[in-house]
Amino acid sequence: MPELPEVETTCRGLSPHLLGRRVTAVSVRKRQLRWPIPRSLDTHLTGQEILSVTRRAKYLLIATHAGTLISHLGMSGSYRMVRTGQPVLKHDHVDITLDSGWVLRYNDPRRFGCLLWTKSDPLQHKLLASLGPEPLEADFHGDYLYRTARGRKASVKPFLMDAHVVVGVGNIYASEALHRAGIHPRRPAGRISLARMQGLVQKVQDVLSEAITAGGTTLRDFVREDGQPGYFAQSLLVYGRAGLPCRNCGAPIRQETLGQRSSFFCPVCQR
DNA sequence: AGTGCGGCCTGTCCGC
DNA sequence: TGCGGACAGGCCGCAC
Repeated sequence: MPELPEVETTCRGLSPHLLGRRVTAVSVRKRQLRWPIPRSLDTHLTGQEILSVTRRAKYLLIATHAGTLISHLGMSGSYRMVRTGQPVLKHDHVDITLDSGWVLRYNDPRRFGCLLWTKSDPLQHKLLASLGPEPLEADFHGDYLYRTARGRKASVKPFLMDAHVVVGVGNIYASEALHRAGIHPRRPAGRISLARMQGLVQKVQDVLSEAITAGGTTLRDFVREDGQPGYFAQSLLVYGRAGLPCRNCGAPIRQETLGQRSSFFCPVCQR
């Protein structure tokens, strides 16, 4: 399931294939994703030159003079570059054909992803306008997280996963960062000291950076743009390890549902 | 304003 | 072996 490292990896991988290329055709086989793919995407993207490929939170932004394609991979979405005429596989919903003879192909079994089109500044789009800071940029720091948490009674894990607080920290990396920081996922966000928040920020940045370096986590069905799976999953310390010994202290890792998400933690190391 | 939950959707896994 | 059902998961949008 694509988290921020996967989207970053996708962005970096796609960029050299797309930059400066012109879109010669847009073919939509299945329009019904999280939201229907608007017809305006087909009509306005076709013929356009791709000016930039960037990421904001887990959204991929492909910009042209006419507007910007805003895409989210949801749970199971992936982009890959294929040659024109390559056989269409199950769940290959969209083809964006380029003048290079390559096709940017979107595949999404669970269809929680989206492809949207905006003519104006994508950062002002409803979905992007009120997002929190990027986790790996300078405005995400201990002071910020501490201040934002004042008065919050919610558990720190859902707090950390709230995109209005900080973007790009999904279920896997929230569990991992909290374990590294020694903070119990159920601890109220407003009851964590500044020093521990500073530690937490550092661990969030560590775990995300490491995952980006490794090329993104693959749990089930994420495939990088070149078709090679990422390999960060092997270094997860708690996620998916219910009942297995904590790699730090040996106590069995607990799995509990928190905010409708399964959470993994060590009851001894995390307080 | 903050919090919690329903719903979207399919592949995988488990038990019978 | 085949089948049904539970489960997972990002995140919007709604209700309180």
